[in-house]
Amino acid sequence: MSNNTMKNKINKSLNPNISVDCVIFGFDGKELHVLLIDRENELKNVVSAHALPGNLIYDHENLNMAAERVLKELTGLSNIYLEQFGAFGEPNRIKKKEDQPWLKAVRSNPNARVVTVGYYSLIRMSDYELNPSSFAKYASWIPLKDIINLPFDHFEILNNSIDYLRSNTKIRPVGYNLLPKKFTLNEMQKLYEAIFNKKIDNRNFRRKIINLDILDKLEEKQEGVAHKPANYYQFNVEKYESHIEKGFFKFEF
Amino acid sequence: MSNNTMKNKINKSLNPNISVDCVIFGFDGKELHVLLIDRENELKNVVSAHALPGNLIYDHENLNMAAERVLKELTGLSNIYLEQFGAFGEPNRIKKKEDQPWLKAVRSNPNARVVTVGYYSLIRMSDYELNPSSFAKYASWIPLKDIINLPFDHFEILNNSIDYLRSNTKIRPVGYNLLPKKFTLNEMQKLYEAIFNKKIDNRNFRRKIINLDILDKLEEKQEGVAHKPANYYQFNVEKYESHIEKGFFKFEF
DNA sequence: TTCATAAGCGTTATAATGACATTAAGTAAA
DNA sequence: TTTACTTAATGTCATTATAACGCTTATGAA
Repeated sequence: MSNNTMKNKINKSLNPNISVDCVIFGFDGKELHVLLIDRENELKNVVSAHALPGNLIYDHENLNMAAERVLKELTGLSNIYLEQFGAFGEPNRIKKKEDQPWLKAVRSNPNARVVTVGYYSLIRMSDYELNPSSFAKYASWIPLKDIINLPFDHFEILNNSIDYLRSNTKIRPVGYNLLPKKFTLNEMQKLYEAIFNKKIDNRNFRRKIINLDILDKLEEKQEGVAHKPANYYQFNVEKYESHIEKGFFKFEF
Repeated sequence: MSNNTMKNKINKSLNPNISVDCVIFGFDGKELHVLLIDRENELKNVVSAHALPGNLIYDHENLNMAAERVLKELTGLSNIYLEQFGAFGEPNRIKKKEDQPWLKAVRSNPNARVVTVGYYSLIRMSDYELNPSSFAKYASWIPLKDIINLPFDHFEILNNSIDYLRSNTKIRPVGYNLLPKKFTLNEMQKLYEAIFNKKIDNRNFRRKIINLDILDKLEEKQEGVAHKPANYYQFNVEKYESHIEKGFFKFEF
Protein backbone atom coordinates (compact mmCIF):
# COMPACT_ATOMS: atom_id res chain seq x y z
CA MET A 1 0.00 0.00 0.00
CA SER A 2 1.48 3.37 -0.94
CA ASN A 3 1.50 6.23 1.47
CA ASN A 4 -1.19 7.96 -0.47
CA THR A 5 -3.69 5.19 -0.60
CA MET A 6 -3.01 4.57 3.05
CA LYS A 7 -3.54 8.19 3.88
CA ASN A 8 -6.83 8.19 2.08
CA LYS A 9 -8.02 5.06 3.71
CA ILE A 10 -7.09 5.86 7.27
CA ASN A 11 -8.27 9.38 6.87
CA LYS A 12 -11.90 8.46 6.56
CA SER A 13 -12.82 8.00 10.17
CA LEU A 14 -9.58 8.11 12.05
CA ASN A 15 -9.78 10.49 14.93
CA PRO A 16 -6.95 12.95 14.38
CA ASN A 17 -6.46 13.63 18.07
CA ILE A 18 -6.42 10.27 19.81
CA SER A 19 -4.02 7.41 19.44
CA VAL A 20 -3.02 4.26 21.24
CA ASP A 21 0.46 2.88 21.76
CA CYS A 22 1.25 -0.66 22.76
CA VAL A 23 4.11 -1.86 24.89
CA ILE A 24 4.32 -5.59 24.39
CA PHE A 25 6.77 -7.27 26.69
CA GLY A 26 8.03 -10.60 25.46
CA PHE A 27 9.72 -13.24 27.54
CA ASP A 28 12.00 -15.83 26.01
CA GLY A 29 12.82 -17.67 29.20
CA LYS A 30 15.76 -15.42 29.89
CA GLU A 31 15.12 -11.74 29.56
CA LEU A 32 12.42 -9.23 28.73
CA HIS A 33 12.08 -7.90 25.22
CA VAL A 34 9.88 -5.20 23.81
CA LEU A 35 8.08 -5.42 20.51
CA LEU A 36 9.04 -2.48 18.31
CA ILE A 37 8.16 -1.68 14.75
CA ASP A 38 10.80 -0.76 12.27
CA ARG A 39 10.05 2.32 10.18
CA GLU A 40 13.25 2.28 8.23
CA ASN A 41 11.81 0.76 5.09
CA GLU A 42 9.00 3.21 5.04
CA LEU A 43 11.04 6.31 5.40
CA LYS A 44 14.75 6.97 5.15
CA ASN A 45 16.61 9.40 7.33
CA VAL A 46 14.64 8.87 10.45
CA VAL A 47 16.72 9.28 13.54
CA SER A 48 15.46 6.19 15.23
CA ALA A 49 13.87 3.53 13.12
CA HIS A 50 12.26 1.70 15.99
CA ALA A 51 9.06 2.82 17.61
CA LEU A 52 6.27 1.48 19.74
CA PRO A 53 3.43 0.11 17.65
CA GLY A 54 0.75 2.75 17.81
CA ASN A 55 -1.62 4.77 15.70
CA LEU A 56 -4.71 6.91 15.66
CA ILE A 57 -8.00 5.34 16.63
CA TYR A 58 -11.18 5.07 14.64
CA ASP A 59 -14.22 6.85 15.97
CA HIS A 60 -16.31 3.71 16.06
CA GLU A 61 -13.99 1.64 18.21
CA ASN A 62 -13.22 1.86 21.88
CA LEU A 63 -9.70 2.24 23.19
CA ASN A 64 -9.14 -1.44 23.81
CA MET A 65 -10.36 -2.40 20.38
CA ALA A 66 -8.17 0.27 18.88
CA ALA A 67 -5.12 -1.04 20.69
CA GLU A 68 -5.85 -4.56 19.54
CA ARG A 69 -6.40 -3.49 15.95
CA VAL A 70 -3.32 -1.31 15.79
CA LEU A 71 -1.21 -4.04 17.28
CA LYS A 72 -2.54 -6.52 14.79
CA GLU A 73 -2.02 -4.22 11.84
CA LEU A 74 1.49 -3.26 12.76
CA THR A 75 2.85 -6.50 14.11
CA GLY A 76 0.44 -9.27 13.22
CA LEU A 77 -0.20 -10.14 16.84
CA SER A 78 -3.76 -10.81 17.89
CA ASN A 79 -5.64 -12.33 20.78
CA ILE A 80 -3.50 -10.57 23.28
CA TYR A 81 -4.84 -9.26 26.54
CA LEU A 82 -3.94 -5.59 26.70
CA GLU A 83 -4.11 -3.50 29.81
CA GLN A 84 -4.30 0.27 29.85
CA PHE A 85 -1.65 1.98 31.95
CA GLY A 86 -1.94 5.67 31.23
CA ALA A 87 -2.69 8.57 28.93
CA PHE A 88 0.06 10.81 27.62
CA GLY A 89 -0.83 14.26 26.49
CA GLU A 90 2.03 16.72 26.50
CA PRO A 91 1.16 19.24 23.78
CA ASN A 92 4.63 18.86 22.28
CA ARG A 93 4.88 15.10 22.51
CA ILE A 94 5.01 14.61 18.76
CA LYS A 95 6.51 17.97 17.87
CA LYS A 96 10.18 17.04 17.89
CA LYS A 97 11.83 18.08 14.66
CA GLU A 98 13.31 14.69 13.91
CA ASP A 99 9.89 13.08 14.18
CA GLN A 100 8.21 15.32 11.62
CA PRO A 101 9.23 13.60 8.39
CA TRP A 102 7.72 10.34 9.46
CA LEU A 103 4.55 11.99 10.70
CA LYS A 104 4.16 13.81 7.43
CA ALA A 105 4.53 10.54 5.60
CA VAL A 106 1.92 8.61 7.50
CA ARG A 107 -0.54 11.13 8.87
CA SER A 108 -2.95 13.20 6.87
CA ASN A 109 -2.93 15.80 9.63
CA PRO A 110 0.61 15.64 10.95
CA ASN A 111 0.31 18.78 13.03
CA ALA A 112 -2.75 17.76 14.98
CA ARG A 113 -2.37 17.53 18.70
CA VAL A 114 -2.53 13.90 19.69
CA VAL A 115 -3.16 12.41 23.10
CA THR A 116 -2.17 8.78 23.27
CA VAL A 117 -3.36 6.03 25.56
CA GLY A 118 -0.83 3.39 26.53
CA TYR A 119 -1.58 -0.34 26.66
CA TYR A 120 0.74 -3.10 27.67
CA SER A 121 0.88 -6.83 27.69
CA LEU A 122 3.25 -9.61 28.62
CA ILE A 123 3.53 -12.59 26.35
CA ARG A 124 5.72 -15.56 25.71
CA MET A 125 7.66 -14.73 22.58
CA SER A 126 7.65 -18.22 21.14
CA ASP A 127 3.85 -18.33 21.18
CA TYR A 128 3.52 -15.70 18.49
CA GLU A 129 4.78 -15.04 15.05
CA LEU A 130 5.39 -11.50 13.95
CA ASN A 131 3.64 -10.42 10.76
CA PRO A 132 3.93 -6.71 10.31
CA SER A 133 1.94 -4.89 7.67
CA SER A 134 0.53 -1.39 7.31
CA PHE A 135 3.27 1.20 7.63
CA ALA A 136 5.55 -1.09 9.57
CA LYS A 137 7.58 -3.29 7.29
CA TYR A 138 9.24 -5.03 10.16
CA ALA A 139 8.44 -5.66 13.76
CA SER A 140 10.98 -7.17 16.06
CA TRP A 141 11.73 -8.08 19.62
CA ILE A 142 14.38 -5.84 21.10
CA PRO A 143 15.92 -6.70 24.46
CA LEU A 144 14.62 -4.21 26.97
CA LYS A 145 18.10 -3.42 28.22
CA ASP A 146 19.19 -2.41 24.69
CA ILE A 147 16.50 0.21 24.25
CA ILE A 148 18.06 3.53 25.09
CA ASN A 149 15.84 5.92 23.20
CA LEU A 150 12.76 6.02 21.07
CA PRO A 151 10.99 8.62 18.93
CA PHE A 152 8.25 10.94 20.20
CA ASP A 153 7.67 10.31 23.90
CA HIS A 154 7.81 6.58 23.40
CA PHE A 155 10.76 6.12 25.72
CA GLU A 156 8.85 7.83 28.50
CA ILE A 157 5.82 5.70 27.72
CA LEU A 158 7.97 2.60 27.84
CA ASN A 159 9.44 3.55 31.20
CA ASN A 160 5.98 4.21 32.53
CA SER A 161 4.85 0.82 31.40
CA ILE A 162 7.77 -0.84 33.17
CA ASP A 163 6.88 0.86 36.42
CA TYR A 164 3.33 -0.23 35.93
CA LEU A 165 4.33 -3.78 35.14
CA ARG A 166 6.46 -4.01 38.25
CA SER A 167 3.82 -2.51 40.52
CA ASN A 168 1.32 -4.88 39.09
CA THR A 169 3.56 -7.87 39.52
CA LYS A 170 3.98 -7.01 43.17
CA ILE A 171 0.30 -7.25 43.84
CA ARG A 172 -0.82 -9.89 41.38
CA PRO A 173 0.74 -13.08 40.13
CA VAL A 174 1.89 -13.00 36.53
CA GLY A 175 2.88 -15.69 34.17
CA TYR A 176 -0.28 -17.20 32.88
CA ASN A 177 0.22 -15.63 29.49
CA LEU A 178 3.98 -15.73 29.66
CA LEU A 179 4.93 -19.22 30.54
CA PRO A 180 4.17 -22.36 28.57
CA LYS A 181 1.27 -24.48 29.75
CA LYS A 182 3.71 -26.62 31.65
CA PHE A 183 6.67 -24.94 33.18
CA THR A 184 9.20 -25.42 35.90
CA LEU A 185 9.47 -23.29 38.99
CA ASN A 186 12.86 -22.13 37.86
CA GLU A 187 11.41 -20.88 34.60
CA MET A 188 8.87 -18.94 36.61
CA GLN A 189 11.57 -17.59 38.85
CA LYS A 190 13.53 -16.42 35.80
CA LEU A 191 10.46 -14.54 34.68
CA TYR A 192 10.21 -12.73 37.98
CA GLU A 193 13.91 -12.02 37.92
CA ALA A 194 13.54 -10.59 34.43
CA ILE A 195 10.67 -8.35 35.45
CA PHE A 196 12.36 -7.04 38.58
CA ASN A 197 15.80 -7.20 37.10
CA LYS A 198 17.29 -8.83 40.16
CA LYS A 199 18.29 -12.19 41.53
CA ILE A 200 15.85 -13.97 43.81
CA ASP A 201 16.66 -16.61 46.40
CA ASN A 202 15.33 -19.85 44.98
CA ARG A 203 14.14 -21.33 48.28
CA ASN A 204 12.24 -18.22 49.26
CA PHE A 205 10.77 -17.86 45.80
CA ARG A 206 9.51 -21.41 45.79
CA ARG A 207 8.01 -21.10 49.21
CA LYS A 208 6.21 -17.91 48.31
CA ILE A 209 4.85 -19.11 45.01
CA ILE A 210 3.78 -22.47 46.38
CA ASN A 211 2.02 -20.79 49.28
CA LEU A 212 0.06 -18.61 46.89
CA ASP A 213 -1.68 -21.82 45.94
CA ILE A 214 -2.18 -20.96 42.31
CA LEU A 215 -0.11 -23.76 40.83
CA ASP A 216 -0.79 -27.45 40.32
CA LYS A 217 2.19 -29.76 40.47
CA LEU A 218 2.15 -32.22 37.59
CA GLU A 219 3.44 -35.78 37.50
CA GLU A 220 5.54 -34.93 34.49
CA LYS A 221 9.21 -34.03 34.63
CA GLN A 222 11.74 -32.62 32.23
CA GLU A 223 13.34 -35.18 29.94
CA GLY A 224 16.71 -35.34 28.26
CA VAL A 225 18.33 -32.66 30.36
CA ALA A 226 21.86 -33.22 31.57
CA HIS A 227 20.95 -32.64 35.17
CA LYS A 228 18.26 -33.49 37.65
CA PRO A 229 14.99 -33.05 35.76
CA ALA A 230 12.67 -30.38 37.06
CA ASN A 231 9.07 -31.02 37.89
CA TYR A 232 6.47 -29.38 35.68
CA TYR A 233 3.77 -27.16 37.09
CA GLN A 234 0.76 -25.50 35.56
CA PHE A 235 -1.48 -22.69 36.63
CA ASN A 236 -4.70 -23.54 38.36
CA VAL A 237 -6.80 -21.07 36.44
CA GLU A 238 -9.58 -20.60 38.98
CA LYS A 239 -7.21 -20.00 41.84
CA TYR A 240 -5.06 -17.79 39.67
CA GLU A 241 -8.02 -15.68 38.62
CA SER A 242 -9.37 -15.30 42.11
CA HIS A 243 -5.97 -14.24 43.31
CA ILE A 244 -5.82 -11.61 40.60
CA GLU A 245 -9.23 -10.38 41.63
CA LYS A 246 -8.36 -9.79 45.22
CA GLY A 247 -4.67 -9.05 44.81
CA PHE A 248 -2.39 -10.04 47.60
CA PHE A 249 -1.71 -6.76 49.20
CA LYS A 250 -0.30 -6.82 52.64
CA PHE A 251 -1.15 -3.33 53.78
CA GLU A 252 -4.56 -4.23 55.03
CA PHE A 253 -6.23 -3.68 58.34
CA MET B 1 -21.32 34.36 30.77
CA SER B 2 -24.12 33.26 28.44
CA ASN B 3 -23.98 29.99 26.63
CA ASN B 4 -23.27 31.72 23.39
CA THR B 5 -20.36 33.81 24.45
CA MET B 6 -19.01 30.80 26.28
CA LYS B 7 -19.36 28.65 23.20
CA ASN B 8 -17.47 31.18 21.15
CA LYS B 9 -14.72 31.56 23.62
CA ILE B 10 -14.08 27.93 24.39
CA ASN B 11 -14.45 27.01 20.77
CA LYS B 12 -11.30 28.74 19.66
CA SER B 13 -8.79 26.11 20.58
CA LEU B 14 -10.70 23.53 22.53
CA ASN B 15 -9.94 20.09 21.26
CA PRO B 16 -13.32 18.58 20.38
CA ASN B 17 -12.21 15.03 21.08
CA ILE B 18 -10.40 15.05 24.40
CA SER B 19 -11.68 15.93 27.81
CA VAL B 20 -10.72 15.54 31.41
CA ASP B 21 -12.92 14.65 34.35
CA CYS B 22 -12.04 15.18 37.96
CA VAL B 23 -13.04 13.07 40.90
CA ILE B 24 -12.30 15.11 43.99
CA PHE B 25 -12.72 13.21 47.19
CA GLY B 26 -13.28 15.36 50.21
CA PHE B 27 -12.88 14.31 53.79
CA ASP B 28 -14.68 16.07 56.60
CA GLY B 29 -13.30 14.00 59.43
CA LYS B 30 -16.12 11.52 59.14
CA GLU B 31 -16.88 10.31 55.65
CA LEU B 32 -15.82 10.68 52.06
CA HIS B 33 -17.60 13.11 49.80
CA VAL B 34 -17.28 13.74 46.10
CA LEU B 35 -17.27 17.15 44.52
CA LEU B 36 -20.00 17.37 41.90
CA ILE B 37 -21.17 20.26 39.81
CA ASP B 38 -24.78 21.13 39.59
CA ARG B 39 -26.08 21.73 36.09
CA GLU B 40 -29.64 22.43 37.09
CA ASN B 41 -29.41 26.16 36.82
CA GLU B 42 -27.82 25.97 33.44
CA LEU B 43 -30.30 23.64 31.87
CA LYS B 44 -33.71 22.49 32.94
CA ASN B 45 -34.98 19.00 32.39
CA VAL B 46 -31.74 17.19 32.78
CA VAL B 47 -32.17 13.77 34.25
CA SER B 48 -29.40 14.12 36.76
CA ALA B 49 -28.27 17.57 37.65
CA HIS B 50 -25.03 16.46 39.24
CA ALA B 51 -21.96 15.55 37.27
CA LEU B 52 -18.24 15.23 37.69
CA PRO B 53 -16.44 18.46 36.91
CA GLY B 54 -14.97 17.96 33.48
CA ASN B 55 -14.63 19.53 30.09
CA LEU B 56 -12.71 19.53 26.83
CA ILE B 57 -9.06 20.43 26.91
CA TYR B 58 -7.25 23.20 25.09
CA ASP B 59 -4.65 22.21 22.53
CA HIS B 60 -1.92 24.18 24.22
CA GLU B 61 -2.22 22.60 27.65
CA ASN B 62 -1.21 19.18 28.85
CA LEU B 63 -3.65 16.84 30.53
CA ASN B 64 -2.69 17.81 34.05
CA MET B 65 -2.99 21.48 33.33
CA ALA B 66 -6.32 20.88 31.69
CA ALA B 67 -7.61 19.02 34.72
CA GLU B 68 -6.45 21.80 37.02
CA ARG B 69 -7.98 24.48 34.84
CA VAL B 70 -11.29 22.71 34.41
CA LEU B 71 -11.51 22.05 38.12
CA LYS B 72 -10.78 25.67 38.86
CA GLU B 73 -13.30 26.94 36.34
CA LEU B 74 -16.08 24.68 37.45
CA THR B 75 -15.59 24.59 41.18
CA GLY B 76 -13.15 27.31 42.12
CA LEU B 77 -10.66 24.85 43.56
CA SER B 78 -7.01 25.37 42.73
CA ASN B 79 -3.64 24.20 43.96
CA ILE B 80 -4.80 20.65 44.18
CA TYR B 81 -2.55 17.74 43.36
CA LEU B 82 -4.36 15.68 40.77
CA GLU B 83 -3.40 12.17 39.80
CA GLN B 84 -4.40 10.49 36.58
CA PHE B 85 -6.14 7.16 36.98
CA GLY B 86 -7.37 6.17 33.55
CA ALA B 87 -8.73 7.02 30.14
CA PHE B 88 -12.29 6.29 29.17
CA GLY B 89 -13.14 5.94 25.54
CA GLU B 90 -16.26 3.96 24.80
CA PRO B 91 -17.59 5.37 21.52
CA ASN B 92 -21.03 5.76 23.04
CA ARG B 93 -19.96 7.17 26.38
CA ILE B 94 -21.69 10.49 25.81
CA LYS B 95 -24.39 9.28 23.46
CA LYS B 96 -27.14 8.56 25.96
CA LYS B 97 -30.33 10.33 24.95
CA GLU B 98 -30.84 12.03 28.27
CA ASP B 99 -27.39 13.56 28.10
CA GLN B 100 -27.87 15.22 24.72
CA PRO B 101 -29.69 18.43 25.73
CA TRP B 102 -26.92 19.44 28.05
CA LEU B 103 -24.22 18.61 25.53
CA LYS B 104 -26.00 20.68 22.91
CA ALA B 105 -26.17 23.56 25.32
CA VAL B 106 -22.52 23.64 26.23
CA ARG B 107 -20.60 22.09 23.34
CA SER B 108 -20.16 23.57 19.92
CA ASN B 109 -19.72 20.08 18.54
CA PRO B 110 -22.00 17.95 20.72
CA ASN B 111 -21.74 14.90 18.51
CA ALA B 112 -17.98 14.63 18.47
CA ARG B 113 -16.50 11.48 19.89
CA VAL B 114 -14.80 12.34 23.15
CA VAL B 115 -12.24 10.34 25.05
CA THR B 116 -11.86 11.52 28.61
CA VAL B 117 -8.97 11.22 31.00
CA GLY B 118 -9.79 10.83 34.67
CA TYR B 119 -7.98 12.62 37.46
CA TYR B 120 -8.55 12.31 41.15
CA SER B 121 -7.52 13.94 44.34
CA LEU B 122 -8.19 13.71 48.02
CA ILE B 123 -8.55 16.87 50.02
CA ARG B 124 -9.71 18.10 53.34
CA MET B 125 -13.03 19.75 52.71
CA SER B 126 -12.61 22.54 55.21
CA ASP B 127 -9.42 23.73 53.53
CA TYR B 128 -11.23 24.88 50.43
CA GLU B 129 -14.07 27.09 49.50
CA LEU B 130 -16.21 26.23 46.52
CA ASN B 131 -16.58 28.93 43.89
CA PRO B 132 -18.20 27.54 40.81
CA SER B 133 -18.36 29.49 37.61
CA SER B 134 -18.45 28.69 33.90
CA PHE B 135 -21.34 26.39 33.11
CA ALA B 136 -21.59 25.10 36.65
CA LYS B 137 -23.67 27.37 38.77
CA TYR B 138 -23.15 25.27 41.85
CA ALA B 139 -20.64 22.80 43.00
CA SER B 140 -21.18 20.78 46.10
CA TRP B 141 -19.87 17.99 48.22
CA ILE B 142 -22.07 14.94 48.00
CA PRO B 143 -21.52 12.04 50.40
CA LEU B 144 -20.03 9.21 48.40
CA LYS B 145 -22.59 6.76 49.72
CA ASP B 146 -25.43 8.89 48.40
CA ILE B 147 -24.23 8.92 44.82
CA ILE B 148 -26.15 6.24 43.01
CA ASN B 149 -25.94 7.41 39.43
CA LEU B 150 -24.41 10.09 37.28
CA PRO B 151 -24.75 11.23 33.69
CA PHE B 152 -22.59 9.96 30.82
CA ASP B 153 -20.19 7.32 32.10
CA HIS B 154 -19.39 9.38 35.16
CA PHE B 155 -20.61 6.75 37.56
CA GLU B 156 -18.25 4.22 36.03
CA ILE B 157 -15.45 6.75 36.17
CA LEU B 158 -16.23 7.39 39.82
CA ASN B 159 -16.17 3.71 40.64
CA ASN B 160 -12.88 3.33 38.84
CA SER B 161 -11.42 6.16 40.83
CA ILE B 162 -12.52 4.56 44.08
CA ASP B 163 -10.77 1.32 43.17
CA TYR B 164 -7.73 3.30 42.27
CA LEU B 165 -7.81 5.28 45.48
CA ARG B 166 -8.06 2.14 47.56
CA SER B 167 -5.29 0.34 45.72
CA ASN B 168 -3.14 3.37 46.09
CA THR B 169 -3.87 3.70 49.76
CA LYS B 170 -2.78 0.13 50.28
CA ILE B 171 0.67 0.78 48.93
CA ARG B 172 1.29 4.37 49.90
CA PRO B 173 0.42 6.40 52.94
CA VAL B 174 -2.23 9.04 52.36
CA GLY B 175 -3.31 11.95 54.40
CA TYR B 176 -0.80 14.66 53.80
CA ASN B 177 -3.29 16.62 51.74
CA LEU B 178 -6.27 15.42 53.66
CA LEU B 179 -5.56 16.02 57.26
CA PRO B 180 -4.86 19.33 58.92
CA LYS B 181 -1.24 20.15 59.63
CA LYS B 182 -1.70 18.85 63.13
CA PHE B 183 -3.98 15.92 63.59
CA THR B 184 -4.67 13.11 65.99
CA LEU B 185 -4.12 9.46 65.25
CA ASN B 186 -7.81 8.89 65.56
CA GLU B 187 -8.52 11.46 62.89
CA MET B 188 -6.10 9.65 60.66
CA GLN B 189 -7.74 6.35 61.47
CA LYS B 190 -11.12 7.78 60.57
CA LEU B 191 -9.69 8.76 57.21
CA TYR B 192 -8.53 5.23 56.54
CA GLU B 193 -11.85 3.86 57.70
CA ALA B 194 -13.61 6.24 55.32
CA ILE B 195 -11.48 5.20 52.39
CA PHE B 196 -11.81 1.48 52.99
CA ASN B 197 -15.32 1.77 54.34
CA LYS B 198 -14.63 -0.47 57.28
CA LYS B 199 -13.76 -0.35 60.96
CA ILE B 200 -10.13 -0.72 61.93
CA ASP B 201 -8.78 -1.91 65.27
CA ASN B 202 -7.32 1.18 66.90
CA ARG B 203 -4.35 -0.54 68.53
CA ASN B 204 -3.30 -2.25 65.34
CA PHE B 205 -3.79 0.91 63.34
CA ARG B 206 -1.62 2.94 65.68
CA ARG B 207 1.13 0.38 65.70
CA LYS B 208 1.19 0.17 61.92
CA ILE B 209 1.15 3.88 61.30
CA ILE B 210 3.74 4.59 63.98
CA ASN B 211 6.01 1.90 62.59
CA LEU B 212 5.87 3.48 59.15
CA ASP B 213 7.88 6.24 60.73
CA ILE B 214 6.33 9.03 58.71
CA LEU B 215 4.81 10.97 61.60
CA ASP B 216 6.30 13.29 64.18
CA LYS B 217 4.63 13.34 67.55
CA LEU B 218 4.12 16.91 68.74
CA GLU B 219 4.11 18.22 72.28
CA GLU B 220 0.72 19.74 71.71
CA LYS B 221 -2.54 18.13 72.74
CA GLN B 222 -6.18 18.74 72.09
CA GLU B 223 -7.77 21.35 74.32
CA GLY B 224 -11.30 21.83 75.55
CA VAL B 225 -12.51 18.33 74.75
CA ALA B 226 -14.62 16.55 77.29
CA HIS B 227 -12.39 13.52 77.37
CA LYS B 228 -8.74 12.63 77.51
CA PRO B 229 -7.09 14.99 75.06
CA ALA B 230 -5.44 13.40 72.06
CA ASN B 231 -1.86 14.05 71.13
CA TYR B 232 -1.26 15.93 67.91
CA TYR B 233 0.93 14.51 65.19
CA GLN B 234 2.20 15.91 61.94
CA PHE B 235 3.67 14.39 58.82
CA ASN B 236 7.41 14.28 58.53
CA VAL B 237 7.48 15.39 54.94
CA GLU B 238 10.83 13.87 53.95
CA LYS B 239 10.00 10.49 55.40
CA TYR B 240 6.52 10.66 53.95
CA GLU B 241 7.82 11.46 50.49
CA SER B 242 10.45 8.75 50.55
CA HIS B 243 7.83 6.26 51.62
CA ILE B 244 5.64 7.28 48.73
CA GLU B 245 8.56 6.87 46.37
CA LYS B 246 9.32 3.35 47.34
CA GLY B 247 5.87 2.25 48.36
CA PHE B 248 5.58 -0.28 51.09
CA PHE B 249 4.77 -3.33 49.14
CA LYS B 250 5.22 -6.59 50.83
CA PHE B 251 5.41 -8.86 47.82
CA GLU B 252 9.12 -8.44 47.41
CA PHE B 253 11.89 -10.92 47.20
C1' DT C 1 -17.89 14.08 93.23
C1' DT C 2 -19.28 11.23 89.61
C1' DC C 3 -20.28 10.59 84.94
C1' DA C 4 -19.53 10.36 80.13
C1' DT C 5 -16.35 10.24 76.50
C1' DA C 6 -12.65 9.28 73.66
C1' DA C 7 -7.43 8.40 74.18
C1' DG C 8 -3.93 5.40 74.80
C1' DC C 9 -1.62 1.38 75.90
C1' DG C 10 0.35 -4.28 75.83
C1' DT C 11 0.33 -9.25 75.21
C1' DT C 12 0.07 -13.40 72.94
C1' DA C 13 -0.40 -16.66 69.31
C1' DT C 14 0.21 -17.10 64.48
C1' DA C 15 2.07 -16.16 59.93
C1' DA C 16 5.49 -14.27 56.76
C1' DT C 17 10.05 -13.08 55.84
C1' DG C 18 15.09 -13.22 54.79
C1' DA C 19 19.35 -15.44 55.10
C1' DC C 20 21.78 -19.34 54.33
C1' DA C 21 24.17 -24.69 52.29
C1' DT C 22 23.66 -29.31 51.12
C1' DT C 23 21.94 -33.34 48.71
C1' DA C 24 19.66 -35.47 44.55
C1' DA C 25 18.97 -36.86 39.81
C1' DG C 26 20.06 -37.02 35.58
C1' DT C 27 23.50 -36.71 31.16
C1' DA C 28 28.11 -36.49 29.21
C1' DA C 29 32.72 -37.43 29.05
C1' DA C 30 36.66 -40.00 30.25
C1' DT D 1 31.71 -47.95 34.76
C1' DT D 2 33.32 -44.24 37.01
C1' DT D 3 33.67 -39.45 37.44
C1' DA D 4 32.44 -34.87 36.42
C1' DC D 5 29.08 -31.59 35.57
C1' DT D 6 24.78 -29.26 35.90
C1' DT D 7 20.56 -27.77 37.65
C1' DA D 8 16.60 -29.23 40.96
C1' DA D 9 15.03 -29.51 45.32
C1' DT D 10 14.80 -29.08 50.08
C1' DG D 11 14.82 -27.18 55.75
C1' DT D 12 15.90 -24.26 59.72
C1' DC D 13 16.19 -20.42 62.44
C1' DA D 14 15.92 -15.78 63.91
C1' DT D 15 13.26 -11.78 63.00
C1' DT D 16 9.35 -9.21 61.92
C1' DA D 17 4.42 -8.47 60.92
C1' DT D 18 -0.10 -9.54 61.92
C1' DA D 19 -4.75 -10.19 64.16
C1' DA D 20 -7.41 -10.50 68.11
C1' DC D 21 -8.49 -8.84 72.36
C1' DG D 22 -10.01 -5.17 77.33
C1' DC D 23 -8.62 -2.08 80.62
C1' DT D 24 -7.00 2.36 82.41
C1' DT D 25 -6.45 7.46 81.89
C1' DA D 26 -7.37 12.34 81.29
C1' DT D 27 -10.50 15.71 80.69
C1' DG D 28 -15.04 18.65 80.74
C1' DA D 29 -19.81 18.50 82.02
C1' DA D 30 -23.39 17.67 85.17
